[in-house]
Amino acid sequence: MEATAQVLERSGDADFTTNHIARRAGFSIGTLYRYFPHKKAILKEMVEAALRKQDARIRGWLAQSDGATAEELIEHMVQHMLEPFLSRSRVRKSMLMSLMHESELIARVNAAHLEFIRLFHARLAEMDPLRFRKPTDLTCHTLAGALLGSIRTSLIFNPSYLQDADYQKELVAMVTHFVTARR
Amino acid sequence: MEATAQVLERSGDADFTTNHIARRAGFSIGTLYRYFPHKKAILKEMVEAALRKQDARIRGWLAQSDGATAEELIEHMVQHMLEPFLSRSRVRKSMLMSLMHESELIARVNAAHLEFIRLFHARLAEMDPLRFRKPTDLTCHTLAGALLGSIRTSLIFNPSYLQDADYQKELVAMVTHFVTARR
Amino acid sequence: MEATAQVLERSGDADFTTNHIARRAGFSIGTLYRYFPHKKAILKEMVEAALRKQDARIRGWLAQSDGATAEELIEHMVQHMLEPFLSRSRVRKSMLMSLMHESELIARVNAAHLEFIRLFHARLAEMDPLRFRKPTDLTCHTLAGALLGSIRTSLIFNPSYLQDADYQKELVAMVTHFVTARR
Amino acid sequence: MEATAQVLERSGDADFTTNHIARRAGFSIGTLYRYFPHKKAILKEMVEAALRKQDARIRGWLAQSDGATAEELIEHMVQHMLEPFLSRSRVRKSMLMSLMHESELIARVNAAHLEFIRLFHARLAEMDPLRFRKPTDLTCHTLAGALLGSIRTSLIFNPSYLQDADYQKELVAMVTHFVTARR
DNA sequence: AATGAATGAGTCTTCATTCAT
DNA sequence: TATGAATGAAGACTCATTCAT
Repeated sequence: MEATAQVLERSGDADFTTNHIARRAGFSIGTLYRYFPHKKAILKEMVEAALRKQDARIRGWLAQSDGATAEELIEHMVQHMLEPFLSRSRVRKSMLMSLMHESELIARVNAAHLEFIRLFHARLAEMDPLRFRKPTDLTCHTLAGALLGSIRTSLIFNPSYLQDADYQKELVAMVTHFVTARR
Repeated sequence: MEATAQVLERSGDADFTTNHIARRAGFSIGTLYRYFPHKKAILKEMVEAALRKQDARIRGWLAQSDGATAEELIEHMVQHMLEPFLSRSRVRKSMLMSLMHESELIARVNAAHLEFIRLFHARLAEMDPLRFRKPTDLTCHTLAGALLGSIRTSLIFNPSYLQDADYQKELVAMVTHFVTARR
Repeated sequence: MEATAQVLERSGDADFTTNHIARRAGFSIGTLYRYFPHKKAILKEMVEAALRKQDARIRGWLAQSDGATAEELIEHMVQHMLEPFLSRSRVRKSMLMSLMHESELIARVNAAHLEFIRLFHARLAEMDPLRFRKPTDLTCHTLAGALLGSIRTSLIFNPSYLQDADYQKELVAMVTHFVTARR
Repeated sequence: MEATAQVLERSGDADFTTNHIARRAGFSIGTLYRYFPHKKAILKEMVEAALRKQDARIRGWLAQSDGATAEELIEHMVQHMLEPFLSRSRVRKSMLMSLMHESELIARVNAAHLEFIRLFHARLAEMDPLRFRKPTDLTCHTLAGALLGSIRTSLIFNPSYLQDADYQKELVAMVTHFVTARR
């Protein structure tokens, strides 16, 4: 896993071949296949690991955030969506690109993100039904697409933005706009 | 060009091979290489054609929209960003996926979209500097990422949304939020 | 086809690999795949070609053998079963061995041989129902297995037998015994 | 040995890999290689064991069959040739197929069978030189090929025949025909 | 003596690209 | 100018065999 990350980090998705991964990781191609049945499984495992981690963090925070204000909640939502991309951004970028071949995986990731958004949105709506609108498929889908879309674009073209406080404020404002009830 | 579109439309990313394209176009692979030096050049030409068209349309509208209100302007901005994806969505989806391998192309597309957004945003700021904020790199980048990101996600997972009035309203509201001056 | 035969003739079934076949045949691996979709298809085509040829010869002879005696008929049956193995016996031997991996092909060949035997046996039974017994599945199967089994064994261990008049007489006697009515 | 048989029985030729065999046998691949220098050696040992068993049985019977009639002798010859295929026919079939790659082994088996046939034939010729002809290389080779060929074909395509009394009668008749002196 | 992780040569197959006709 | 047969580098994956522990 770590080795694959390094391969993606160094060579990008162009050299994301089984032989390269193995060689760069310092073991043989045969060994790689002791641990992963397919090339796809390598990518899948990286994706699943990242999602598991993110999922744990998000649910963990939600569980112990009873006193949090809506503002804090939203800030954390953005924080949690950004977080996987803050470190190792080259790896994330390559994963993103490699993902495009595997529609199942890309769907998997999308579904996970959608679910994260849904959780947050529902939580806000519960907190203050007057201030926040009820989450719908359309709302969540649009928000998820916009939030992750912007993050993705930053990852690829302006990775430095991801750490930028102003950028994060823009995202927070956008999310706030999305979840706020229309008058 | 048309043949390539048909190949992408029918077989998707999978059969996007030079031989397939040539055969579908009714000429030989050799002839294909008289007109395009690379496979990549085919994709690039499709992308450029689409961007040229979109560019012409956007500049055309901007040029003759002197009397338009800000609301109309924003609605048109969303309309113009959506438009290339409304027809032949399978082709667009496949192009999107094929694009991911060609970072130059993806950068080209992104730059074009960024420029479109910048044009619109500048126009709005000119119209009513109090109501709309001044476009900055950060602003435009974030908006472009969010808008196109949501559209891309819809294209892939909910193509029907693209035609949905409520979805379009969400986008318009989002863009409005983005361009509006913070108090 | 001819090239494949040569590969089998020279290297035996050990080097029956796509790369070897192509290289030995003097063209590239890519060219090989222009003509055959699978490795298996190469073998299949060789087998089918051989069976087609044998089938044509057998049916041809049967069609114009109205005046023939039973003895002549039997001699010809043996002749026709032997004939594919008389020339290029190394190729035949390698084909036989390569065949073992492809149970479909081996079944195909067996079925064809069974059918040849059935045709002959039926013809004899028609000619002289008293002297010859009626062909049954069991009879034909046993005869086919014995006749081809002996030929195969000779091909592998005593190819010179195949041309030997005494050997052929043994086969003729065996076949005669099989088709003759039990008293 | 037993494990190998089980692997062949369950998975057939396809999973006949050293790792599979070792795992099924309950020890490690390394241990397997302590006992067998090659994969081929495993197959060879299975073959040799089967031949030893058959050899013992045949010589045993011959040694204590002084009072037997020619008919009994022939029947037993057929019985003894059939016997290894009556149980575990899937194993035998797989062995047969795996054997095809190892010309040495296949030659070994053939030689053994030839020798069995020679023994029997010689015994008959001794018993009644007028009724039975003298065994020659040609005779024995042809008979061995025919007998085993038919059995092999049955094993692969009609395993039920192997137990069928009529089928066995056919074989007995065939053998009788072969050994009987030509008038 | 037993283990099993590691090895890597070798297999089939794809597809962008070239070039003689 | 058009053709399409030919090319071959490169990729995913298998499995007999080795060797440090």
